[in-house]
Amino acid sequence: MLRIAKLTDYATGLMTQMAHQPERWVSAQQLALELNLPAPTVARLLKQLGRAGLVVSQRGKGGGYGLARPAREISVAEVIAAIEGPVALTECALGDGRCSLERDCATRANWRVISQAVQVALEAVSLADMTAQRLHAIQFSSLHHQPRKA
Amino acid sequence: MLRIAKLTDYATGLMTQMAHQPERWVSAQQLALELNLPAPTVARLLKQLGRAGLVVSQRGKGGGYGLARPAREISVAEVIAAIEGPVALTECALGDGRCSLERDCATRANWRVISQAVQVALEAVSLADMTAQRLHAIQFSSLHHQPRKA
DNA sequence: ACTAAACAGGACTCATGCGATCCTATATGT
DNA sequence: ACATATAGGATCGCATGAGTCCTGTTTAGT
Repeated sequence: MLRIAKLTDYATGLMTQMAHQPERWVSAQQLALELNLPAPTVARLLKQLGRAGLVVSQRGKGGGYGLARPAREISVAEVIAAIEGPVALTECALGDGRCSLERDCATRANWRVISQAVQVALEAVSLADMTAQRLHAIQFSSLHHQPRKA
Repeated sequence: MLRIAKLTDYATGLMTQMAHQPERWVSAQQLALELNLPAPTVARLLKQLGRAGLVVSQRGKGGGYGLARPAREISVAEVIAAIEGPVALTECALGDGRCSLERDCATRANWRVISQAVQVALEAVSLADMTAQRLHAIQFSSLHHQPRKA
């Protein structure tokens, strides 16, 4: 179905929830309660998001997590990348070369272009947009149109 | 990584390969040889593509498969949908209601918008584009801008 | 100083679903 | 009639996603 992993869905939920709350620190347990998600899983996700630099943490009593940047400056694409790695619709779009049909790899190049288009679509949506409740249609006006004239 | 299933990748390979060959009928085994893929898997995929109406088949000696429509009129999105079902980045984007975080489902609505954007990006690429070898950047000029003013 | 709260990191288990195969039935050209 | 194809379904194994747990480390408050 071309779907993101459930954990990634959770992660965007966590990020969106934090974007709602301006309070500096929210504990993992608190977020788990608010979103009705298993606490250990939430903890694990927040650690991953921390390593990716999307959230900052404060240890000890009264500590917790918070967005590392304003919600406006964090895209859905970044959250997905933090949990699942870079967007690459096909395996060989990464360029590992572990592709069984090396034969005609104009196909590979084309997949890379398609992946990038999807990436751009996901970059166009910020956490602030997710909280805004009124996301109509994605504006592609902000596309990084770089039609390299090879 | 937000990737399509390997079988879907195979399927687009098969379709692209058929787009290359103008001959009316190509057997499943022939395609398996050409793309270096396991024959039973290729057979299964072609059956699925047939049920989806993307390829037509001819039984018996000298039979095989062929594109149901000109390559120009078959999009990558259709091939993906034939194998994986409709594009829906998150589970609840389908609207099944089996979503554990029903709470704040402005999020759900937003995911649906994002999914549609991805869908549009995939619809913009045809099999003919895949064979054309020179897919630069995807043009979003053909967007179905329908900002429903709810 | 001591204790409780909270994050950090990793190992481990379990289930889902993808990927691959096989078998039988049906159609068609020689 | 026979060889060559597809049609459809059932089955099987395994990779990976998803969830849990354990052990450390840091910090605030008393």
